[in-house]
Amino acid sequence: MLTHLETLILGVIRSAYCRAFGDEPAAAFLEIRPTDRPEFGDYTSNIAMLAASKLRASPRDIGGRLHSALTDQIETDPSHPVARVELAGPGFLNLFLKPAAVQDALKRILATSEPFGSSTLGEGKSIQIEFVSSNPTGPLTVGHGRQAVLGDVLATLYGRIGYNVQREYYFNDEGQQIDLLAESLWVRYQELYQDAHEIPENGYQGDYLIEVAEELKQNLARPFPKFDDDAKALFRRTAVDRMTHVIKRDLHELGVFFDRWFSEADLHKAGKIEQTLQLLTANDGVYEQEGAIWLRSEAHGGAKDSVLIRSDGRPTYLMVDIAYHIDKHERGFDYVLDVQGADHHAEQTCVKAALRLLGYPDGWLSYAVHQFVSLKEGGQIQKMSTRAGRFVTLHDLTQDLGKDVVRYFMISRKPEAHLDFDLDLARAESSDNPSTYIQYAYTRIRSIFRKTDSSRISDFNQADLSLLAELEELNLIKMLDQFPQVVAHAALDFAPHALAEYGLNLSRAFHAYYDKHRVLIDDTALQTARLALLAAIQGALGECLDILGMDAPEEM
RNA sequence: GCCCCCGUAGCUCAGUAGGAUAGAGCAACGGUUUCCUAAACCGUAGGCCACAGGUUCGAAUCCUGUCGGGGGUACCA
Repeated sequence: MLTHLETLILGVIRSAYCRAFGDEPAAAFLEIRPTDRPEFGDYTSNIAMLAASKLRASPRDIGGRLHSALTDQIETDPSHPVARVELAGPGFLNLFLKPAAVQDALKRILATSEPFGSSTLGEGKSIQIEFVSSNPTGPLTVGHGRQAVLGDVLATLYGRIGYNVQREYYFNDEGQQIDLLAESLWVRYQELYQDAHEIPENGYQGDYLIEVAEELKQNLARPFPKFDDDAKALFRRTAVDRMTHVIKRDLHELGVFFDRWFSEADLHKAGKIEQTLQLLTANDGVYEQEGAIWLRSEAHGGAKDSVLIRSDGRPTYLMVDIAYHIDKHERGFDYVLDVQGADHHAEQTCVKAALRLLGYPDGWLSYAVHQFVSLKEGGQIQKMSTRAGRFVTLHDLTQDLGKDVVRYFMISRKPEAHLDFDLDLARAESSDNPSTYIQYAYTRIRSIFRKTDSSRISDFNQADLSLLAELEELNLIKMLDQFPQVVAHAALDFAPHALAEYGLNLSRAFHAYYDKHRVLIDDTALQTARLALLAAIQGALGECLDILGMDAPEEM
């Protein structure tokens, strides 16, 4: 997605190319980028290098001809957006924009009624985003927290670029893991009656079940000497209800909500497993070996063939997962995005292989994969294990640091990199960390508007933006020009950290501007122009914070 | 063994179809407030972009290999 200024500059380059060579440039030649040095102008084009082999000329020669063609155009057209162009280095064309061209970009931003940064790239297509999907066997950990924030921010981002988004949580509320959970809870319960039993192998050791047991004791007030069918049903239901409740609370505290909670048990009840197996069989996707049924995964680009139906007749997780995705497809989503941890890699390739052999289009299902979170405290990395009861809960982390800090830390690194969450730093620097920094920039703007006569802020379309001639002002506008592109990139490339980065950079630029130039001044026209700029910055920062799920405080 | 991700300043990390002299934050050091919130700003210092080759006008970025970290390679979920 091109920004307004990029579109403008590319038009200029194309026009100069046509003039110089009497031919349209290849689309691949049309590439520009903002410069990182003022002496290189505002935007730079490398078209001379890219076109060298096709035109059979040296980049410097091509650049020279483009330079003179463009210079002609600039001199004959007083309204040309480019002030001047320089040929530099191996053949770069460095373009210096007229302030009016930059100011015009701000004018367009102020004139849009849509939330700033939004676009219609998605064309109203539907996308389902599934994330967290932790089974209700214990509280969420910090690892789940990263996925929760990642999925939630991606979902919001897709909404901003014009998709219809549904957030879904998939959970398993019956089966072997739940039986183990029920039995573990029963053991804890009996302990309250001095009736000692061992927590089953692979059971759940965490202390959190003791609390549940204590609650249960108050309601039931009698021991269950045997873990028989009645006890099993009771403890299973209690444990699942209680854990689901806890998970929803943990997510709620973090500001994460779902449109649908999808029960795996429903898939079984509806006969989806059998239907899916028939479908795969009919498409020659499975074979039998050693009494089990296997998926022909490798032949369709997946990891090595895996068991779908065990020799005892029970379906594997993969089998159910495939059925789940077929169900998603039947529900009519145009796209489906699963947010998952890196440990599911093999599984993902197998699901994709299954869908491929059923003839699903390749782009229908995407995975956003993230690496794990380590907590660092006192210089020590903590290894976590839910079953062994060694973990820091998301709940404790959120209570400790607050929603905004947790969300910012979780989202500020690219998903495919490991995240070292330094607890000491997050606490010690809490008054000075990036999330606060962005919020404070927003707050400063709000503060200025509170002090402003409201009649002056009613219509910025009347502001004389040509008064915004300071270097810092033009740079801020150029940054604002990029905002919709950043939002699109963050969504489509599964890179929400880019938005966090952008918010930080824009805040930095604003703070520096604030420090150097006053907004509330005697010069009414200039003040109005600056307020218009601030309104646009506030729009971008407010949207940044909103998408990241952070508060945009009026005061701090 | 094979597959996926990562390796950039002391620490945590950005670096956008390969672009000109590699950037932030934190930590360190030194400055800034009669003025819109100093939760801020300005400056100094800090680097063989893990290593070795290759591709080309040009590589942190692409390819190959090596080393290091994480994950996967279950009739677990």
